[in-house]
Amino acid sequence: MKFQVTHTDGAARTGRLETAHGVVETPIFMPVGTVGAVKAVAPDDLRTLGAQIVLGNTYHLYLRPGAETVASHGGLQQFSAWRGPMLTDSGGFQIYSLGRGKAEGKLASVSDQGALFRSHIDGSEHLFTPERVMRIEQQLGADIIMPLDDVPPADCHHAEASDCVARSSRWLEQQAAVWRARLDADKQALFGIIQGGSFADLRQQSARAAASLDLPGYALGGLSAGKPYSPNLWLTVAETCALLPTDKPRYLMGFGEPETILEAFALGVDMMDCVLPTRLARHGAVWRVTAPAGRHLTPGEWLAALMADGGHGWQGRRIDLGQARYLPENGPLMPGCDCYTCTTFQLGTLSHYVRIKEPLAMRLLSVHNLAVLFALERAAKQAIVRGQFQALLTTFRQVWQP
RNA sequence: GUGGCCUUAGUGAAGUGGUUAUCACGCCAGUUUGUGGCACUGGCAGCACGAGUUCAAUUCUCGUAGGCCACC
Repeated sequence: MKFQVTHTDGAARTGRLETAHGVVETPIFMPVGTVGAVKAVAPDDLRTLGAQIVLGNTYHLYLRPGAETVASHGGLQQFSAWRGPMLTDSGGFQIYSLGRGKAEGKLASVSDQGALFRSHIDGSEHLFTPERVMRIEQQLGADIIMPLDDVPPADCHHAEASDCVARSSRWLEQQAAVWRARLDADKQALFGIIQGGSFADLRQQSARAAASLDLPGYALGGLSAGKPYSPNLWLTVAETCALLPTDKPRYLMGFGEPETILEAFALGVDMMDCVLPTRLARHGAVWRVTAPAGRHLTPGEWLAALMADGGHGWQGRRIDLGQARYLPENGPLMPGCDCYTCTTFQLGTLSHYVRIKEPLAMRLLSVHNLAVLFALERAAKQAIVRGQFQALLTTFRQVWQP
């Protein structure tokens, strides 16, 4: 894998990431396809939307259908029919989501040896050691692989965060050694993950240890687990980015709301992922940015128009399409959006689909939410190239209601 | 016309002589962030009407209205 920064604008930057399955123009948002499919969204939809790279999850794919099965289908890219660049998460997040983050019914526990999972499918036990995770991810065949790390809740205390840093660093060293010993290491880029919660000293310690391994890329982990929006989240992100090499891609794990991708890009983050656009969509919620009444927009024009207006009279927020109030609406969900959903269906129809739990609603709303993020992503790239990123960020902050 | 059964939230149901009448859908508000596959948490809203028995009736009795079934 190769990466080079192509333009910078303040801390924000554009870049070019060459993987075994294609080129990725950063900064990017990556849709999450945990089990080998972005839930409710077909690969054709993703291509039409302009997605560049898709995530998969080692833990889930290992349990079903099994890494060997995926390998026998020609790897995750072929298996999922996406065929473009892919990244697999390691299962480290599941130490949090199935274990640490739960008060009862824990399905994961951690020791220095690795993570012990109890399958949520049949209750069987599975030990994920650093070495084993590397082998599974090799079989899955993604272009970028994440190491097993120990993820604490974002609001954990210093002592717990410190333990997680120590363990994650040790595991990362072991995994880097396994990865480096491979003949095909250049086909799968191993990223290092920085832990440390919101503690500057721990983040620094974690970043130093990871950077010393000279890996192809680095990720900021543990910031989306549990209570994500601490007041100094962006300070933590900025400080951590500053600790990382400038010539390697930076991946902020687990964030992806419209305003958060711009905030992160502004600080020098190159890659992000999040389940929210697709999860919210499956539950009937969409992101929508709307012009003042009477402002006519053609499909694909909304961001240009927003900037031209300086944001005056515009408004952006999340809405719940299941509400009865949307049934009479006969215009598009979001005027100015060029996604399939907005150019094809009336808002009232979409509301009806959500209300009757028509499966099609999951696809249509997922497509729209992803379209909003990708529109912002493209606008960000363009603004960075032109040296106008700050204006984009400032304007969007004005109109977006978190 | 006669007999039987029924009427509880907007809808469909459960239940009880005694604090705050249960459930589902509905409506409203919220949560979700490296996905435990279509979720979760709150709030709103009700005993058909009238009379009687009783310390106390949504619950028991009678009547009225409406509904369902059977028979003539």
